[in-house]
Amino acid sequence: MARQGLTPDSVTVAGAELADEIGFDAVSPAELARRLGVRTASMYAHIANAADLRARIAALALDEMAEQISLAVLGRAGREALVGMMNAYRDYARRHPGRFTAATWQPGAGDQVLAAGRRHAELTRAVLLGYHLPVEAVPHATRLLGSSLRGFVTLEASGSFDQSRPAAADSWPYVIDGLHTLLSHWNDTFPQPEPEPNKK
Amino acid sequence: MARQGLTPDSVTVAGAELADEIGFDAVSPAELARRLGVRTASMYAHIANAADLRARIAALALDEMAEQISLAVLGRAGREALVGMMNAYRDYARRHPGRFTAATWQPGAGDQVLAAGRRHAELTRAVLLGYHLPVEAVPHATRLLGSSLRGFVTLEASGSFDQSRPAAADSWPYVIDGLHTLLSHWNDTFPQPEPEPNKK
DNA sequence: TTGATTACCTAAGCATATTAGGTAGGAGAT
DNA sequence: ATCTCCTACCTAATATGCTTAGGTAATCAA
Repeated sequence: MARQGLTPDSVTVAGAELADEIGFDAVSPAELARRLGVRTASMYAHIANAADLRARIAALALDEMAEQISLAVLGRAGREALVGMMNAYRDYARRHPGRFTAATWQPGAGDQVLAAGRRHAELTRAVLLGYHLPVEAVPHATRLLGSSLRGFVTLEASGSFDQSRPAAADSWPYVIDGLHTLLSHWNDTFPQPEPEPNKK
Repeated sequence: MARQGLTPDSVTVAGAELADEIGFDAVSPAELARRLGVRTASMYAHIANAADLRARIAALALDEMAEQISLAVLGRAGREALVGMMNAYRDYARRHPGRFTAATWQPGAGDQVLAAGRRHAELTRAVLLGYHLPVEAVPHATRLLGSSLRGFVTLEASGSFDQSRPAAADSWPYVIDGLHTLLSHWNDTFPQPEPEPNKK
């Protein structure tokens, strides 16, 4: 038997590809071993266990996403940066559904995942820079942006929008422009001093 | 051995409680049987298989959520209805993390889940009624609202906001008011005829 | 009490996760 | 070339989970 020459990294990449094909939840040491033409037990030379395999794929996906978003934001500012970031995020999810699921999966996030999470937060903050928000508003705007983005893309990917007309893609511009408008008029929407915008 | 008097419904309820305690992903026929003081094989008298158990819990959660949201929206309109709905959704997720995970879980949604999904869409449309949006805008607004809501609550529940200050709860009013503002000024943000608001 | 129903059980087959210890493929040194 | 070491991969074995088939006894209707 010729050796496959597997390494932790190559196994992780293969796992990511497998996730895109059969779904992240279906990825397991056994399934991946089958795919790689190797016995299940041999996987344990490269990964610690099933959870570790999944965590590695998640970290890989998070890094790839951050990379794509970086490229899309580079050299842009304001609305262009926002559009670039949002589209990069959505495109990645559409191109790599399994990896995207992995990236949005957290149960017991390790250091790798936490670091990638911070990188994403950094990118979002960079995009928001172009909207000149008051400093205290940045965390809130980051979360609002992140929530809408992740929510839409997750729902679209899971097929939740398939039941209704028009196509999900037609609603995407509304999400982008809605966010852009909100960020552009932040101070009008949320009056400055001690913002306690919600009563009841 | 005294009988437990289990039924498909009581098993589903027990499964939902278990999900809130140990996480939806950890719920299985074996684990639930342990909890109920019954042999694993005995579960198959009440459920078809593991996927069926999970689907039942998901349907239960979806129904409970719709119920809570109905109560929160009843007799209210406009901003009050929006706030009621969003808070009901978020509160349910915080009170029942396992059930919430189940409700946002879809892989191969059955009839039950699809019906519940429609009920949720109905409720959202009802809330949007108070904003007097142009008819063509309703699906888009529904998705925008749904995305932000689900995105924020999911991220909050998964602990993604725990790493940064201020507390996640402090950002919640911004999500509510941001959505409210957007819905209130829909026609300003998205000019009427043939809305093709996003270019590049 | 009898009879029927059915909630629960034991037994068994098969798949996966994981560990322990063996074997051989291939790179580098001699 | 051949020796040697490393290690990628293997076989074997245990534990556990999912699922089906076929019994047993608790409960209810008559």
